Amino acid sequence: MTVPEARLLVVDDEPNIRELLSASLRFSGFEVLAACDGREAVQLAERMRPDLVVLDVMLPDLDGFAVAERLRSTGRRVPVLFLTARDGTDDKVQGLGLGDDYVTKPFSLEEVLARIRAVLRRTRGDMELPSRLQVADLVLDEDAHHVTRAGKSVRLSPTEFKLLQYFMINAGRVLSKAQILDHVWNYDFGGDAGVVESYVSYLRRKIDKDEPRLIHTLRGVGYVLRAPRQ
Amino acid sequence: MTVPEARLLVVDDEPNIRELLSASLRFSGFEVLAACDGREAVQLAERMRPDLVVLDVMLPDLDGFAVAERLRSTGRRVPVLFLTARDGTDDKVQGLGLGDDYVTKPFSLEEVLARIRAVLRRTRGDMELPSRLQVADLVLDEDAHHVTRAGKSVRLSPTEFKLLQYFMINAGRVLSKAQILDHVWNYDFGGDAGVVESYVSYLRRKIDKDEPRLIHTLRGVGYVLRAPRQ
DNA sequence: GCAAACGCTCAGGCGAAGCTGAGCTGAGGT
DNA sequence: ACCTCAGCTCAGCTTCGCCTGAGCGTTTGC
Repeated sequence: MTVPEARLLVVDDEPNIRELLSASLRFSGFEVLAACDGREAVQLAERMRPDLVVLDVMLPDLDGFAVAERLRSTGRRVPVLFLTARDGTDDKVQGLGLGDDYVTKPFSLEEVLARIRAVLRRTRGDMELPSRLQVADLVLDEDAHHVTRAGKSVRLSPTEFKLLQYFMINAGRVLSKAQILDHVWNYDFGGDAGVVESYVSYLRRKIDKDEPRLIHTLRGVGYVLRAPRQ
Repeated sequence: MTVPEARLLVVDDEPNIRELLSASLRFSGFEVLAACDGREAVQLAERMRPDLVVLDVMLPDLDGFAVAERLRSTGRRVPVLFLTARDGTDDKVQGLGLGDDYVTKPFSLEEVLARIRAVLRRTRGDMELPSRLQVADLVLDEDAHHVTRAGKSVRLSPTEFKLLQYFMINAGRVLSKAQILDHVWNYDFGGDAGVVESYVSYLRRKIDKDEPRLIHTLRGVGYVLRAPRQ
């Protein structure tokens, strides 16, 4: 899970989102710099040479695309992950260069993390970031967006997929419902933890109906995905 | 158990809780500052630069989230451990960045201490705060919420887990039933020490049924967890 | 040696936590 | 316009953990 030596630059003017992203990316093992406007972003990028820039398209001074433009003109090409509003503006996300990608707000942390991993895999050919996650006979391919259990292909809805992905990345670690809500659901989701129970139930039906059981409930604590111990 | 050079700021308007927390955190080796409202908290935090803030969400002047907001906007990011009521308000504790966490009132001291250790481990990458506790062949992993005795996995309920955790952190030290009640049970628990006997009994059945015995009764004094001497 | 205090264990009631089927809603496709 | 499907909520039912109290054993003090 830890990704050594990947330096990211996060650019967003809303402090909440900037801090949410920075903190959770740091926790995932990245080195993170943050900027709150376009000018600062360009300056920081030139000095620090990040491996990837997470860039809000709505900034107070420069348009996000303008920032991307300047980043590209500095010679070394930096891949960009755009953050866009869903309100139709996302049509404008064209001129994505090779290696660029975008995520619409409001996003979930897992969504952003998955895109970052994907971009880094493509641009660095980084084999330390496998696209294939495996626990026992359960296999999830992040690039192909495809899941098999015991060799048999399984169809999952987007939310089910993100939930399973989060479980597999944190295999063996206990995850509370609150944690799951924070990572898998969009940051503005107001509902309660009941929805997590529902989706765990769906997942179990689809991928965990026969032995060995992989998703375990720790009552009063949370859930954990792991191969059975002895 | 001692955590050198970690400075905490405790913010709560109820003097009882503020003093309970301050005293027990100091005893656990932290340097503790206390504030009783949001204004004071922000001021103190700016001057003293704590490593972590324990923050009640219900404050007379500012909402706890507003305080967290201001703390974050002062540049250096301080991790926050929120204290929330269980009355449904706890759904609101979202948009936690990693490095933040929350505990619902009424809490137990062990719960708060465990969360503080977990947050400091994450944010400082502090290896002096191991997540693995070990006494003889008994191993407890705080992150995985998992216990083994002689290599064999053991299933514990949340209360059993907290009790064992308290024993292991204080391995070799005699703990009275009153102490155990104060640390492992919620601060508003009205019951008597009989419940401690029950849970020690459960623990023994699950992790101490064969030699060498680790949990010892000191009649009229309390209990102690320790490996047999030489 | 006897009584009182202390400790251990078990059974059972109670309430909380978790599971899952049913159903509503809205988006997207036919 | 209709159908399908994903997301979410809700309510009932089940399971499980928590605590209490009683009965019994063990130790201590008189």
